[in-house]
Amino acid sequence: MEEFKYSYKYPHPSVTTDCVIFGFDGKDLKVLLIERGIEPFKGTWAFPGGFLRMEESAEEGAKRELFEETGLRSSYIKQFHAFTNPQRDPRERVITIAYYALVKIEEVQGGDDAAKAQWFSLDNIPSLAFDHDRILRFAMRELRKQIHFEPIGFELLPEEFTMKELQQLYEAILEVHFDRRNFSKKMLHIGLLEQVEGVKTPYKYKFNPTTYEEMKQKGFKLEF
Amino acid sequence: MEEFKYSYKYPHPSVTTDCVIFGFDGKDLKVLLIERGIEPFKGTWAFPGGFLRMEESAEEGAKRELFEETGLRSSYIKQFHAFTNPQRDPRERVITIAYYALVKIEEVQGGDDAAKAQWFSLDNIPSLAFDHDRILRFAMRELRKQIHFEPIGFELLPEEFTMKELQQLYEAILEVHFDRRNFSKKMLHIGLLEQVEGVKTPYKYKFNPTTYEEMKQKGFKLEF
DNA sequence: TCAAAAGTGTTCGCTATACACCCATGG
DNA sequence: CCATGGGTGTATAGCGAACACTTTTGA
Repeated sequence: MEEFKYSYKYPHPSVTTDCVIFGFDGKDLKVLLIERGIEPFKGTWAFPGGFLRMEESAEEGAKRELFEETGLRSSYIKQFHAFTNPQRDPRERVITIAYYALVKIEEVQGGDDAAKAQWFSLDNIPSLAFDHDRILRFAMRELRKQIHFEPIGFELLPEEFTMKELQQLYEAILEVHFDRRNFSKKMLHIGLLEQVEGVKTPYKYKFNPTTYEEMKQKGFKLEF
Repeated sequence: MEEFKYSYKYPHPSVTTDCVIFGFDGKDLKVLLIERGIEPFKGTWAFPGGFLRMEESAEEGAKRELFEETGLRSSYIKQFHAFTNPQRDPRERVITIAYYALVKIEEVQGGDDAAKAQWFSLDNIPSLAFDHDRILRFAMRELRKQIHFEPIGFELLPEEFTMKELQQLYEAILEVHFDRRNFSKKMLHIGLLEQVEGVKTPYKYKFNPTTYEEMKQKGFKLEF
C-alpha cells in the first residue's frame, strides 16, 4: 500500500498534456510523432505528451514536452481542446489537454531519444495511438481557424523566407491554391512583411513583429 | 481513513467543468451567475459548475450543469478553454474545463435553487469567485471569434425575431455599431434567413438550418 | 397629425480575382 | 538561346460603407 499514497474522497481522473508539433519544410506541412516505447499502444505513433505535474500549469507541461522532443523553449504554443471521453485510454480515466506548437523545423534538435521521433507529412500519417487521429484532425481545424486572426504562418518559417515559401505554407495549411501574383500583392499590402535588403531575385522577407503588435492593438483580421 | 478510498501512485488534480451561460434579452447580452452557498468564496457569484463524474465526458458534465440551472437540455454548448493555473483554487489543485452555452433566455426555467441564480448584463458584472473573471473575459473573446465561422447568434434568439433584434445581438457581442440598412442587406444576402409569412412591419425572420447545413458542407465564412 | 420606427435604393471606393508580359537566371 | 522562375501591372466585377427618402404605425 506504500505505493498508492495519494488518496482522495472521490475518484480523480489522470490529467495529461499532448502536444501536436507542426513544422514546415518549405513544401509540406508536417507533424512530429513519437514511437511509443511502452504499453498501451507500444510501437505505434503518438504525439509527445505526458502526465501533468502538480506544480505546473498545462501550458508549462506542454512546453516541457515540446522542449524534451525538440530542444526548443520559445515556440508558439496554443491550447486547443481538452479530450475527455471516459474510454479514450484503455487503462484508466485519462483526460488530456491538447496543444499545438508551431516550430521552425530547421531549429529542431533531436530529443533525448531522437531515434524514436520522426516528421510525417499530413497526407501520410500512420495509424496513431489512443484517440490521437481525432486530436490531429481537431488540431488542423483549429489551426485553419487561427490563421484568420493571427499571422501564425510566420512561426513556421525561418527568419527570412521567400514569398513563394510563404504562399506554399498558406496553401498547405488551408488546402487551397492562390494566384501567385495576387497572393504577393495581398501579403505586401497587409504591411507585416519587411523586405530583406541586398537580396535579389528571389527577394527574401522578414516578419515585422512591431507592426504586428500595433495591428493587434487596433484589431485586425487576416482574410483568406 | 475509510473516507479517502481512492488512492493513486501519483497525485491527481481535481477536474471540474464550468459553464458560462449567455442569454440575450432583446437588448443586452447577459450571463447567468450563481451565488455560492459554500466556502470558499461563499456569498460571491460564480458560473454554474462542479466536479466531473468518472463516467461522463466534460461536455456531458457541462450539459448537466446547464440543465440543473436552466432546465434546458439541447442548447448550443462549446468547450473553449481548460484553466489549469495550480493556484486557481485555494483548497487544492483543481483544473476546470470551461464551456459556454448559448440559450434562448425566454425558455430558461429557474433551476432547483432559482433564488440563487441571476442574469447579469455584461457591463454590470459583480466580483466573481476563483478566476471566473478571467474565464468570462476568455469566453467573450472566443464568442467573438466563433461568430465569424458560425451563425451562433441564432442560438440566442427566439424562433422568430426581427432584423433589429438580430442586429442588436451582433452589436452586443462584437461591441460595434452597424448601419441598419447595410446590416439588413448583408444578412438577407447570406441566405440564412427566412421571412415569416403574414407578419407585417416589423417583419419577422426565422433561421433556416437546412441552408446552414448546406453552407457548412461547402465551407463559408461570416464577415463582420 | 406628428414623431418614431422600419422598409428600400443608389453611389462610391476598395479589394478580390483573373490574367499577360517582361526580365533574370542557369542549363 | 531557350526554358523556367520570379517580378510587376491592369481591367473588371462584386462587396462594404456611407447615405436619404418614403411609408407605416401608434401615441
